[in-house]
Amino acid sequence: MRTKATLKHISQSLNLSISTVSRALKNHPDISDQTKQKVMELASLMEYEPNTHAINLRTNKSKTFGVIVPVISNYFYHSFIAALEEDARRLGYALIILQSSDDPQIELENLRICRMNRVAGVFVSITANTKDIKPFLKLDEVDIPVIFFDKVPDFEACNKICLADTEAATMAALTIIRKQKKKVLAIFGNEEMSISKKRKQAFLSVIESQSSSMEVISEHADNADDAFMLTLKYGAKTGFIDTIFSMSDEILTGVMRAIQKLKKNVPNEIGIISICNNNFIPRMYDPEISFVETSGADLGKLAIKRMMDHMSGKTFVQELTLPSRLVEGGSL
Amino acid sequence: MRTKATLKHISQSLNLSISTVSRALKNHPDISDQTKQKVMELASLMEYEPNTHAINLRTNKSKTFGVIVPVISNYFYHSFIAALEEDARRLGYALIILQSSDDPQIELENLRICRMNRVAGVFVSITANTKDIKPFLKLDEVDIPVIFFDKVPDFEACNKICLADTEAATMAALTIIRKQKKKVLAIFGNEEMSISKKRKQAFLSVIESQSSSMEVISEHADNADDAFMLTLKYGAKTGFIDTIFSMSDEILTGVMRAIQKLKKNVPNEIGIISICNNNFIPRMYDPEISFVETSGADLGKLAIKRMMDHMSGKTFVQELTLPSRLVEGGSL
DNA sequence: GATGTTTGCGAAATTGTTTGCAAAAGGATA
DNA sequence: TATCCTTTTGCAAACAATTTCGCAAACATC
Repeated sequence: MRTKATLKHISQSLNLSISTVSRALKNHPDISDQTKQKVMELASLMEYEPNTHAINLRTNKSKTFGVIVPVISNYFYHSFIAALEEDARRLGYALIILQSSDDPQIELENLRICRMNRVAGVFVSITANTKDIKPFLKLDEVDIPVIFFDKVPDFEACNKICLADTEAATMAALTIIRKQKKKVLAIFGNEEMSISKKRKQAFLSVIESQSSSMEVISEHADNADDAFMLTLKYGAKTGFIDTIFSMSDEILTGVMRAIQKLKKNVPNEIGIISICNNNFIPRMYDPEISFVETSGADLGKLAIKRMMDHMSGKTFVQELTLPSRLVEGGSL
Repeated sequence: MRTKATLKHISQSLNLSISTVSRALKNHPDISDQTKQKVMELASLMEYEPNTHAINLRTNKSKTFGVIVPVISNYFYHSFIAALEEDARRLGYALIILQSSDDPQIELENLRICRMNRVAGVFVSITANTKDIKPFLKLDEVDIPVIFFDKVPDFEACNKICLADTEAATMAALTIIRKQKKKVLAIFGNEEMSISKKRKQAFLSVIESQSSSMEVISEHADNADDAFMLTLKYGAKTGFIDTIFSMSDEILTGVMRAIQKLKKNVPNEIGIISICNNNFIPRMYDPEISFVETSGADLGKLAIKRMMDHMSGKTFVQELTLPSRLVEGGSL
């Protein structure tokens, strides 16, 4: 194994001091042009590359962001991560990805990894069971900004980037009202999750206040299979429901499998509308599913923008919300 | 901002030398039990955490793997990454994720990031246009092992972890023959990609050698929309084809959208079989789609195992192949 | 000729951890 | 008391890059 070139090697070869070489490579005005040229030539010949570890040690910072998510394999998070990575690389940062597997213990361990690596900042979507957010706030104390996204803590004063849960559910409800539907099956996610609560609350209150004639059956599904069963149960009787609202991509997949099993015609026999991360799942069916978009990719871009703002001194805490938009597909 | 505790701080507080503190924390036999206890107590009190950058500089290694993929947002890669992350964390390694966006230039830049970070190893799936793999081999020279996975270079002597492309396509073909189908539309991916070539070659040669009565229409689709159009084209005429074979998840989504549009009954009017990454997409339809599994998650586990073997001295180069298996879903 | 300014560069400190070697301290034995 | 261990600890170098301080010498100004 050939060892990598260092400033020292270059300086010895040229009979210069290390500092001179360093400055020459940075085009520092202190150094004469001839010296600069000599140094640069030799550096590229020796394939010199600065040692990140040495720089990190010296500056006590690294050009790296930590990203902690419950799971990577989820259409929302991976599009978030992909968008984040693109912008981060453009800005000269790399991403360390850590999964908590929805386990607060592992989450804590991941925070430790971020601290030890002195990352420049952390993006985190907390687990469903994270109670104590003090460990997160502690990072701020050692000058590592923390941006919460998607699943954010309830009360504390911290930086949050959220989807417009209320707005998205409201949009979906209004669309259903506009289409003059009368009997809706609304399927929400796990009853404990705050995102389910928010969306349910918004959805139902819109229906209640804006439409007197509509009936809503509201149910919860923990996964696609639950949604499949619920759809079968209510959809089996002809004409019992005329619309299904799904709160997420995952629920939508269960609903649509049941719709196919029941051989229901969409949108004539039954209308479908969902809240989705992007057009990936909605475009897998015919007709394409109408949905309210809450984009993971857009959230990623918003998150890194907030991070850069924060690092450049705009340190005030705030909660940002990503607007959503309706994409009509023909299923309602 | 409170500064983080260092060995120096601890040593000064206790009137010991830095080296004594260092060794005490590592439970080195040289240090007396009382000293060890004193040190450990203070260390935990001061919330001491070793500085990764200093360790990295000292050892010229980091407990980090680099992962370079064309895109993250892809059902194959993100399940690969998720599996890799789980095992890596268990072994004390973090993951730096880099997307090449299928651009060889960015890929090169990402390699540079890996070198500069002196990662412990690199997992890479090359872009469709990567011609020159010398830069990858160069990493090996500076003692950074490189494991190619999924999209691997053709010829060179390097570590490769591949899906069993030939086997998977063969399995699918044999299944179709077993079901005594007569007229098959086979849709493969982009014509230039080696994975398409391999699967096509295997599929066709099995059909040719094992079945005299079967007719195959072979087509290429660059994306889901292409597959949608092809399926519409050939599926419109009743009874013209009795089976569709899809080479990938993405193609399958296009095929199924068309099937729904044509209101074809699966499997009675038309049979479907696909090669898929996991059961995610196949389970979105009813009946569930029969598929040959080429699991990204399993490939991730295999890749990290190979990496660890390589790092512990089993340095011989080899090509490993992940076996595939048939999952019957009811669509054929 | 004295003083100030600029140019070009080097020495040394800094960052936190590890480690080989030296050495001190203490006890036991001759 | 001298010698020899053993146990325990400290010194100093090494890792690579950056940065501060400041030295000289050249040059300009009065």
